[in-house]
Amino acid sequence: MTADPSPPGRLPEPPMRPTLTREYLAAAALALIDTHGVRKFSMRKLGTAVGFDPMAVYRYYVDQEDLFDGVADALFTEIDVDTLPWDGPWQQLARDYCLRLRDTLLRHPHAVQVFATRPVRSPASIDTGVKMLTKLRDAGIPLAQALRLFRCLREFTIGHALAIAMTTLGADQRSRKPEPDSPDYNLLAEAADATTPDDHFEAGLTAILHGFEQFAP
Amino acid sequence: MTADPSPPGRLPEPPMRPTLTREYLAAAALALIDTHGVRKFSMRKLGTAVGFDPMAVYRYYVDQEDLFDGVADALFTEIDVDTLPWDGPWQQLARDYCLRLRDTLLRHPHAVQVFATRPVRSPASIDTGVKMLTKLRDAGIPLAQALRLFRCLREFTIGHALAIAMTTLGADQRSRKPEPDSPDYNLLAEAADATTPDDHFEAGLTAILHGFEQFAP
DNA sequence: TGATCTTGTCTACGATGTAGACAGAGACTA
DNA sequence: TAGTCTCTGTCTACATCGTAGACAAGATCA
Repeated sequence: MTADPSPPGRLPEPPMRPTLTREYLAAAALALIDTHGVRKFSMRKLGTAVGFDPMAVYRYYVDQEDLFDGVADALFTEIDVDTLPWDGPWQQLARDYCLRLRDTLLRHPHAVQVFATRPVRSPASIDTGVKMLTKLRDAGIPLAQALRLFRCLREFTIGHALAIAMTTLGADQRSRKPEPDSPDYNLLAEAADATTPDDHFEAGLTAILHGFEQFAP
Repeated sequence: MTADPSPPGRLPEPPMRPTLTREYLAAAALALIDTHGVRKFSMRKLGTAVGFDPMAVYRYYVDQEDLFDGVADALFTEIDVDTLPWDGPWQQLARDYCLRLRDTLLRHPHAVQVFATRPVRSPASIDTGVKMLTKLRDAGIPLAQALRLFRCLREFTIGHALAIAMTTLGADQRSRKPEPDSPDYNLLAEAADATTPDDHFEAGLTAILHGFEQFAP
């Protein structure tokens, strides 16, 4: 095996490597977190994973905190809020928003906590908030109530996604659900057998939406 | 300044130092997290903070993960579920449980994420779950619906506490709310002025409880 | 008494977050 | 065109971290 031959006078295809950008790094960080978990993630591994110097990341993010903000942004972008049914009834819009948010987060169980543990501050998510509030206000809901509804939905959805993600990730680790004939079989286990881990989400959503319907005559 | 003199024949009061226990270490860890944040916490600092060898903690907890489970347990204990109104109507019980949980978590803003990012597995919290389900079932709610309600409430409450904690902690850092006469003053800011950061919690709770009332005839 | 267990100490290793100096390439300016 | 500046990636360095493992002194038990 000799060095790969190339026509004389023409340089061989240089190995393509992407220019680093904040977005690319955030996406790569998300991928890394997806496969190995946040706990195993490190700034150096990210730099190495994208084929650069371990320290290269610091040219684009001042901090790990800063980078994680970027990861949260990437997750928010993945929700693709633009394709939500903005022209339909507000109930449908709000419900779909929550379902999308949940599905997106659950596609990245290891990253849910990164998203959940920082305040909303990206322009994209603020824009979405404004759009949603506008929609709700135009439907006749007083502005203050609209914000309350929005907050309830977001907190419930994120809390739900976090709980599901943590449960599925920690499942193989410790405590197993007791079998029906075991002495430890309690009400909780019995109830768990009569539900799925997430079929309460729809019920909760409906309840919250219904609770605020009194404000939209 | 000479060595401290003490009556001959009697040993000087030895500096009292507590025997280490899992509970004591968990409480100390919680205190450290409260004052400096999870990010700054370390196993070694905990050992040092309680006046022992930096490595001493590993005699009681195999892992940082394990220790954080302990911290979550300590938080759950602080809820003091035994003094909840177990004999009153289920709505009152469920509501009070959520309020207690929220208040407890918000007393430890830095630790909320430790609690929120692990599945429920402590015997104490399972017992509480069983007690709560029993209560709901005895009130006539079908078991499966009772579990759904319980999950909705827990996820909403934890999601809420997490959101509030993250917002108050990140508040002084970056983005400030735009002033009413600034060009950036948008619907969101206007709505935020008409609410408090947490007055939607009661509304959400009520909505969820009301949504499940159909099952308790 | 001697053996074993418990509990705290100490050392050691590889990894981590981050600061700061450095270097090459391209863009801009005189 | 020569010189300078800026942008981006590289490299070294440092304090700290999580954790493994050997060790030792006291408590417990035979």
